Amino acid sequence: MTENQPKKPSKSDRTRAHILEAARHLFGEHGYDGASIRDVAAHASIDPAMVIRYFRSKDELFARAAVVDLQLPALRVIDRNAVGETLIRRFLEVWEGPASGPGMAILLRSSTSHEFAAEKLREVFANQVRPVVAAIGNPADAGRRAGLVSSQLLGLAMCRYLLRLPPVVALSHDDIIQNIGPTLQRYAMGKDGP
Amino acid sequence: MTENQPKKPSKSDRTRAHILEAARHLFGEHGYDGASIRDVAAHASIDPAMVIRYFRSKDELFARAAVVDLQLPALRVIDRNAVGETLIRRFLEVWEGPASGPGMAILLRSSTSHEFAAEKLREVFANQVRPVVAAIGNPADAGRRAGLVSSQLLGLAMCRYLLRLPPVVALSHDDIIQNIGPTLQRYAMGKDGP
DNA sequence: TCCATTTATCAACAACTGTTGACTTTCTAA
DNA sequence: TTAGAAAGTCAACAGTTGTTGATAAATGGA
Repeated sequence: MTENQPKKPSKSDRTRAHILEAARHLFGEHGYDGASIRDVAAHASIDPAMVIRYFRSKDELFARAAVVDLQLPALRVIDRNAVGETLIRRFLEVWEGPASGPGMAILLRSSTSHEFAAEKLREVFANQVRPVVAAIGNPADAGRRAGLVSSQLLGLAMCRYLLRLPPVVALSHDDIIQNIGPTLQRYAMGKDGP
Repeated sequence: MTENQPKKPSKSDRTRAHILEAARHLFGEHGYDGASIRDVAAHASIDPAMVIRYFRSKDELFARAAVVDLQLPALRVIDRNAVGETLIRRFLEVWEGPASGPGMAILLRSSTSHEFAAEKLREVFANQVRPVVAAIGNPADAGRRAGLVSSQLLGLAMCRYLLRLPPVVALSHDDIIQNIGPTLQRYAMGKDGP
């Protein structure tokens, strides 16, 4: 009953979008605690009260801002030898591509001190990463393999985008693909030895 | 002039230690923003004013609490084929052993939203991880190799100890050593192919 | 014992936080 | 044009934060 709105380019929707955009930017840059409602309002050139009026609370605003869709490709159909390369290429698109927003940065940056963000990030793992990895190899192993894959990818994201560790920032895309790719390949396929 | 105090088991030193212990525990569990001075004082069964009296400010308290000494072994002397295993074993000691405190947890948890903690963590990388990796392989490569090693280790720490991703928490020490070890070996030695 | 230094407590400050209600402006439809 | 809803502004609330100064209790050597 609240879902069908075929035509509505209304004025308010634009400011609502402005607020959400400012919130995503600031949450992604400074985390949940570091970005106040007043900061968001200032970035959206609007009164702080409007932020609450459009989104009921800061928690709800964060919940709307912390939406992530990794759009991982189905690994079943591609070459089994290119699993690692496929994953790391998609990773770079998610974090550096123009299409994907700062969703992952929002979650990762806030997850260390905000339990809701941590739970959301665990859900991304369970609903988006795990199934993709489970599609290859034996399903009983899926959690372990997906966990290993995530440990490498989240670590790379931490070092390169949040912590900004100079040597990791300096890595070229090719460097990353050639070094991290084989690791992901081994983790995702579940092989122990070299 | 302020360094030589041969005998001083004074009463105040004990409460100072209590405060620091409480601070390390709470900073490691909730991060810089999530742990207030009043929380620290309550955990140390003392008045909040005492926390400021002993350490001049919250920032200084955090600086005292966020001290990390990884005590990594010199990789030059050990078997070059066991570099990865040596690193991951030391990692497990640092994070789960009884001797090492929550130092790394403090830094990692706060680094996402507290610039000082991020800088401290980068210093740990530059002063403790990088030199150890530089001791093997050619030095020109050291930053890149140490960066790759750190990306895997920090990612594992994130998933297992901060985010507490269930499949990563469930990994046994042997599982971790057998899977992460070879990755670190490859990163640290600077080999591309399998 | 007594006095001086250390150790600890208390109340309060200013700044910031999320959130709210009353009010004013702007837009839209009859 | 005008009534009414929508959109936005303002000031203030209650709570928490780091920090400080005055004051009380405890300690320890003479």
